[in-house]
Amino acid sequence: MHVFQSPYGPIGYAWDGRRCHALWLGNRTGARPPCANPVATWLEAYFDGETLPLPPLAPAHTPFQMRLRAALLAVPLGRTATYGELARTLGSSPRATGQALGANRLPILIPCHRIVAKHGPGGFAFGLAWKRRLLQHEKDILLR
DNA sequence: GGCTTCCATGAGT
DNA sequence: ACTCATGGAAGCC
Repeated sequence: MHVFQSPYGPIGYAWDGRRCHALWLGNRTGARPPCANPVATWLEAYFDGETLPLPPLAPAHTPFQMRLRAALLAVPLGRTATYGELARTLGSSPRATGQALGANRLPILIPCHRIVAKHGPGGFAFGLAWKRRLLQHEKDILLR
């Protein structure tokens, strides 16, 4: 487990030397100091407003999660989609999609924060404050 | 228009 | 069986 100090607070992640298995927002015990690895490199670029190819990630657990990942990665930086839209492209239902998003172990890397409810912000596993900051950050990037 | 209910829905546990 | 990070319709003011 490692920690990356983002402008919005610490971000922890599990990097085993080959792949990233999980990433979480906020503090968590047992984390080691930062070290150089593809995840840290990617995060640093992201918060600088740059986009790099994704680091190697642990595979999704279910076929649906794999399709969900692909659909999420198709949403461009700074843009949002609704649960309903995403559900339609997946042939699923909005509610099931929301639950699957909450099970995403790799937030930011897999941009689940770009999915919002039709009339509101929707939810976010690590708190809406993070979601708002991430979306604002991406909006700022587009303006530069 | 802005509420408030109700319920179909599908993935995960 | 039960839980949802929803959406939509229907009813009401």
